[in-house]
Amino acid sequence: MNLKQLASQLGLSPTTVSRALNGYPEVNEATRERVMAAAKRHNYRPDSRAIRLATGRSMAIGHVIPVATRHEIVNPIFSDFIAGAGEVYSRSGYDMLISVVADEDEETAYRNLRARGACDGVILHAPRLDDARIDLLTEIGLPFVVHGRSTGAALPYSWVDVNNRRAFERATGFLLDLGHRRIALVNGLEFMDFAIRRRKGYLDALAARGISADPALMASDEMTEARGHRAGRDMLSLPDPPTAFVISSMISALGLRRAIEEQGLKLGRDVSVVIHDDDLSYLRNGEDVPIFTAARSSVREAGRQAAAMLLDLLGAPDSAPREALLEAELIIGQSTGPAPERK
Amino acid sequence: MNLKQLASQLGLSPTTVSRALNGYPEVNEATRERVMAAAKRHNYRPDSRAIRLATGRSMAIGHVIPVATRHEIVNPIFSDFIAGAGEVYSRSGYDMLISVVADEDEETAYRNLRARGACDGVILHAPRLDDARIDLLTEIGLPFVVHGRSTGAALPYSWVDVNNRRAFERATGFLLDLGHRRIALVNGLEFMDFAIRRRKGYLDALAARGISADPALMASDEMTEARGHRAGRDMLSLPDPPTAFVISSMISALGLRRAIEEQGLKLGRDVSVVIHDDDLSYLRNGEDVPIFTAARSSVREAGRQAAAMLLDLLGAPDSAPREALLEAELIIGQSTGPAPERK
DNA sequence: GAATCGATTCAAACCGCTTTGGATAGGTCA
DNA sequence: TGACCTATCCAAAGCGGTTTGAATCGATTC
Repeated sequence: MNLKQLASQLGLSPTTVSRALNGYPEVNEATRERVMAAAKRHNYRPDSRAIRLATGRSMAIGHVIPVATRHEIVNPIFSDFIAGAGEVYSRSGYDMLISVVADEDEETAYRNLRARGACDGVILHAPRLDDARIDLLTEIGLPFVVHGRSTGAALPYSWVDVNNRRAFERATGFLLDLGHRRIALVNGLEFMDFAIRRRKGYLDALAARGISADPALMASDEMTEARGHRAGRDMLSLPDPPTAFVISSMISALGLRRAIEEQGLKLGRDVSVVIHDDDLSYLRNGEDVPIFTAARSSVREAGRQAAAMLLDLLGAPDSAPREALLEAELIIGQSTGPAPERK
Repeated sequence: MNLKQLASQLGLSPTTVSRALNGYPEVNEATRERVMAAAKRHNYRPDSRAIRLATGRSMAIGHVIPVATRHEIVNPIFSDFIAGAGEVYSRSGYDMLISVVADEDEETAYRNLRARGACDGVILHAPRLDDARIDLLTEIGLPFVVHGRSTGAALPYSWVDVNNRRAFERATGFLLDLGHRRIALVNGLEFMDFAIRRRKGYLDALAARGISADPALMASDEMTEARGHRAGRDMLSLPDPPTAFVISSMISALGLRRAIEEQGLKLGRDVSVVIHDDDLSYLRNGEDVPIFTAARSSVREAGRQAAAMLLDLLGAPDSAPREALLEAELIIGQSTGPAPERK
């Protein structure tokens, strides 16, 4: 059932039916109701291909997911972010387009999306220091919102980000308050912008107490269970091991916990751990009582906000870039306690 | 730059240019090369909206992701499956469309995709016992491939699945060979088809040795860290606790490990654990040596195969349903060992 | 009673591509 | 030489909507 058929059924022109369905004012209320009823009866849904061509809009938002050709890792926060953003798109009649590409093809992917008119805008994921994609998207004129920020970017852009610096400053400060002095940082890869900010927060907190950072207590790696385990094992076997850790993800913290227990130490008593908790739906930090003390900020909510911001932006083409800074909350769990007595 | 402009630049008709670019035979080779060169020079990409309308195909595959309104959980295997399927789509010029909907709206979502002509086919995720979506998709004539199977489905359909029954039969058999007799099953929700099959494999293995299953050793729940922990804690505090576990996911196994260690027991010595390992990229089961002994089968590979199968099907409309059964391999890790001496 | 107006409705153009059904020209065959 | 191919190219008709510009008509105004 298409528009023409529906119109002739009703004895109306396609024009009028189209207008009735799209809420234009110049159509008689009685007619509109008749049209609406008929559309519902026949379960009519306008062909999105036709709408897209006619309006020149795609009613779709793109997400380019680069897959590193070497280690083939998919960002674990991806599914929750998508879930949040997807909710918003569905409500607004937008489709979500995912483009999985080898990471060296990312630029081409954006250019293609633009040239093909496949989507009206994109969300930029996992920004790095001085991220070249921001310039690219600006240049080709594809509207976008960044999930995160890019330190050093010359051009203004819209973003939604967690206050990573503050979160790690508070986490570190909390451990300092508990009397810890040997505090380790197990960070993500430090060409990622979020990791840079987290490191800064950690260093700021130490500096505020006049404690100098020990490079041996700072690791930067992929946030996997195995790498968390390795970092924990290595640091705990130092001559002067840390009594506390600040660690960038729930997943690597599971590895860290494994390392702690392998050493015969007890989490929360011998060694304290504060994690950054993205509140992933499939990896909750405990049910009622949190397992780990954490700086928590929902990735799904970030997805919602980024999506909503982008749709807003599309509605107001040449408005100024928008920004949203989310604060993480520090929640106390069972993985932290006062610093053990010095031996 | 659109087709008409490109054509007039070249002094050709849009017809010829279109045919040249799409590899039709009735165009002079010299002309074709001239067209190709010009297209490349101007970085011409045909507007996908126009192609879709003109051909009646969407060149897109849909994935409907239901989000349970209550617990808001996203399937953790989702991102890896998507990554695998997405690779295949990209290579074949297809787009991937993700539709995030409240689970009670799933049926409507499929009907909409069909009516709007938004995609040419869909992948059906997380099938259940006698899944109604199979009938729906068949009825509305939207081509699909199921990731998994649906016990009890009346109609034939195409699917890609892991041999879950066999995997769990082997896992259980392996533990029996090690002398374990009190073997627990920590399963996923048993209205999910995969969980039904895993349970059957577990029971088959026990039955083959004349061991009767103990209901107290069989749990069925969501596959989260917390639930894995709870199941482990409960069972280990039974008067006659299990000496081994077969458990449905890496994530819940992390919770189980936590429960084991809380009891002062050692994984692989006091308690053996075999997991089902979906080989998720962000949650690898160790690096070189597996942490857990596991039945491993890559979800990403399943994604690739399901996507390829669907594209095949679209190319051969009324062919018979296709099926692909993947075998999991049993890999030996550090979480299993001979049954401890009976006290 | 003619001109004007607001409320409705419609015919036709258009979005950018594909595809059908010729048209043209040069070569081949009897 | 005339009929018949073959190779190559093109005009025009869709695809299914939206949108522009105009038509219709009863009511209102002067």
